Amino acid sequence: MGRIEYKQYDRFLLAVDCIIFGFDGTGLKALLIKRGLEPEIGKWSLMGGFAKKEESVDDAAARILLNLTGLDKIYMEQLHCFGDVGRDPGGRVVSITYFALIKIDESDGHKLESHNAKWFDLRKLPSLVFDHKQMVKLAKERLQQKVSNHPIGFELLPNKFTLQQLQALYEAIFETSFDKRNFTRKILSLGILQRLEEKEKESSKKGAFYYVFDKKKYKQLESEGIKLI
Amino acid sequence: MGRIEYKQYDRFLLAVDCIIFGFDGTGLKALLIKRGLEPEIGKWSLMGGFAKKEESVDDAAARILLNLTGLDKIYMEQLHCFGDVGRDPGGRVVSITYFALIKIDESDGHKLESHNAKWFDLRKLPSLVFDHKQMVKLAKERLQQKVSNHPIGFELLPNKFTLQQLQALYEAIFETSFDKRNFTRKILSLGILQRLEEKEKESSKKGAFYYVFDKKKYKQLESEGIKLI
DNA sequence: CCAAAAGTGTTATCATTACACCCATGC
DNA sequence: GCATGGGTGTAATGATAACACTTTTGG
Repeated sequence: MGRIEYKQYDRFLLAVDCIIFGFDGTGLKALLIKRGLEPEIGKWSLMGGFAKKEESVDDAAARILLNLTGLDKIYMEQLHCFGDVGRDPGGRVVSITYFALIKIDESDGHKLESHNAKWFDLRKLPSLVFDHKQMVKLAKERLQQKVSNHPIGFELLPNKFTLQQLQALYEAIFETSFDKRNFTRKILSLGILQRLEEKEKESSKKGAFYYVFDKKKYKQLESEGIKLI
Repeated sequence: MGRIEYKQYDRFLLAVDCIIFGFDGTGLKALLIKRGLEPEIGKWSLMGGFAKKEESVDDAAARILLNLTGLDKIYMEQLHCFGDVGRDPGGRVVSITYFALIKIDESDGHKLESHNAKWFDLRKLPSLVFDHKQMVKLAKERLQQKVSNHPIGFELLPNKFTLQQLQALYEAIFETSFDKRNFTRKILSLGILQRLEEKEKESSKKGAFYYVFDKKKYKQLESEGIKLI
């Protein structure tokens, strides 16, 4: 076997760090934990862990995410490999980052508590360990870029949502505001939303229709790509 | 030091593989080498190597690229981390891929020969080792996406070029054809091209003006992003 | 009856596409 | 003088952006 050929080369620790986004109706949020090991124990950090030899890096990311949130089959995408020499003072660790989109209310509160996890508004992040701030920044840019071309924003919303919630989400992601009429028209013209009879009546007297999205058309657009913003 | 904390975790070999794009006036090309070590020795492969402990992953990529092409300060961007368990039969190797854009005529012919490197048209690739075909595919998609929003295509052209060469490049990247008038208008409207007095007279009797690009405006657009295609 | 959010159309501007002829030159 | 690629403009269409009033209903 050729296995012997590789003996001479350096070996690295491989961390997987996850930027987990959520949306609570007001701002775009990231899920952070209190780091549980040295160095920098007790500081705020992205959820992460070390990859294991017998699993793929993608599987490691899924495992870490499941471990923290109790969620399986969530939207996740590899972001970037951070490989500077001194990035982790605890050792020569190369980190592969993933970003994930989850519905805040579906995550497992007990699991979150047991990791001392907390949602932070992206505009008010605490200071983070190592190069994690840079990771979050890159993830946010990538999210904006991705959302412009793919209808993945829905991954952050409850299954049924109002147009105003959807617009608030997009406004939070892009940190801007959109004209309600233009936004509604464009979104509806994609043909992936289905209006329910049911109305959300908490935030207004008139009530706003709930929408769900049509999974078939959604899948199609997700692969084809769209011009959304 | 916390270094001790990490002792228990698995360590990985880290490969860096480079998808090197070039353009020769006809088709988009990728630079491949004959693999020089087992397993799969003698098969076509991306240029790669193992990262070293005392260098960053980015530096490793730059080193590998310099080693093959003799070129420094070329356009390079991290692409993706390939981390499946069985991707390299020779061992548990995680590969970080980079894609690079070079001007074919500036690379060092002797270095290329000593690695048995050869340019292949992307539409006629030979079979490749491991998951390298997938890497090239992803790189091409990323290149298309990037070129749509950033004027990096110039990295593939000689310093001075004609509008027809530029159009041919874009047509090769997107595997389509554009209307000459519309293409010219859009490109010139970006304001990053400067026309020289000199003409290229080989491919026509009338001769076509050479253009160079304005580095200042280019840098500005590169960071801002543009709508190009 | 009124406050508060929901819902809905039109116009102007801009960007994109489609399309065809004259120009300059070397042979 | 003719064959070859170089260079240029306009009109139609579609997309985006700007803008304000009426509807509903709980209190």
